[in-house]
Amino acid sequence: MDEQPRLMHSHTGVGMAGHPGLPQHMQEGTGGTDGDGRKQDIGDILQQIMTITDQSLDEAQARKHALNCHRMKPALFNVLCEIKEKTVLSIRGAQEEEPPDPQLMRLDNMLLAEGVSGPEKGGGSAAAAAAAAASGGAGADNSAEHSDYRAKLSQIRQIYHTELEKYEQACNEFTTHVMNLLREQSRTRPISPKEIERMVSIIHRKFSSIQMQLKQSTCEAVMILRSRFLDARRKRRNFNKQATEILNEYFYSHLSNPYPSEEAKEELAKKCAITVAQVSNWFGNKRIRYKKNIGKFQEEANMYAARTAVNAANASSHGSQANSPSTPNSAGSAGSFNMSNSGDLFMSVQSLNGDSYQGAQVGANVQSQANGGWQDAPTPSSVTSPTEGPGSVHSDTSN
DNA sequence: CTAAATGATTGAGC
DNA sequence: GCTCAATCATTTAG
Repeated sequence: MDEQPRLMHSHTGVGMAGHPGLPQHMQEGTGGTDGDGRKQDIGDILQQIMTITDQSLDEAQARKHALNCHRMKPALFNVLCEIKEKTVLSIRGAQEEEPPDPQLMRLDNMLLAEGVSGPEKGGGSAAAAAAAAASGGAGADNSAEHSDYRAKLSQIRQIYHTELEKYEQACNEFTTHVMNLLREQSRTRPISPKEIERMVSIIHRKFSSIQMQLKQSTCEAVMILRSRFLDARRKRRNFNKQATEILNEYFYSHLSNPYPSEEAKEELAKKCAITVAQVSNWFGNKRIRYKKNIGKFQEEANMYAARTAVNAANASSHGSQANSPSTPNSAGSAGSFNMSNSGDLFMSVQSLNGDSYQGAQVGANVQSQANGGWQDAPTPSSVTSPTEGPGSVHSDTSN
């Protein structure tokens, strides 16, 4: 009995001498009746433990309780813990501390950069701005697209956070559950805190791999959204009416030389809330399409010419020399261009008055009198036969 | 749904 | 680097 306190307390002392992992009294083979009794006792206990699984639940429960209360239990338990710890440690040595997964880091970085995992608002708009910058857009015109993009992004973001929260909650729940289970079991089987810790880390690893999948699919969704957003921008979206009017006004009031200077392009771009490149595209398309089928555009030309004429008339009648915003050159110094501009106007207004003209004919008039050839080299015959140029030219609408 | 309209892209010429 | 010409891809009108 006098040994009992020593055994119960000295966890470290147990098994230090002689055979490791076995309490001293189990190694004292020389003991007398007392030693034999203890051996028998231990054998008995082990026997009970070994057979506990064969018993009914109630029986086992009772047995468990009895064993728990047994005086030898703490000592045995310590021994088992010690053995267990060694094996656990060896297991643990096998699995090294994993470094932070580079792929996970990449995903995290991307989610942060896209504003999905970052702070609430700033990230999203930053990403949108980045997307806008990447696409080289003017930013002002595609606010609708931006809001669309942002809405979708925040949708993704919301799903991501909901899922993440769910996973975290599930992880915590599961961890707590397992820990409780292990703690509960640690009363009957040797489970060291380290082992619990290890189990927790295993659970966390499992859940973080699930999280990684979530992050990955979120990243994919963002990529798809982004590419679609950028694609949509790159593809096409009709300019609004106002922008088209501004461009048309400039075009038809400069019919003789519809080549806006860089500054003019910039101004038009600003007015239409589009990019300079888009202005260039528009003029490129317009010139070519106008030239290909002047007749078709005649009505439009007359309309804009009339409008510009009215504007000019109003401006002059008011005495104020307010130049029409769409015709910055009209009051300028380039004499010849001014002359030709007036020619455009004059002819167009004329054709407007004589509305019974066939469009093509009027077009021919405008074209021929207003130097519609534009750039000298190409399309030499288009001036004289405005309906369809030389016979070789195929249909203008490429569908 | 189809055809026309239209913005963007591409390649050649200068 | 700009423009033209052809073409693509999408939107819009009927």
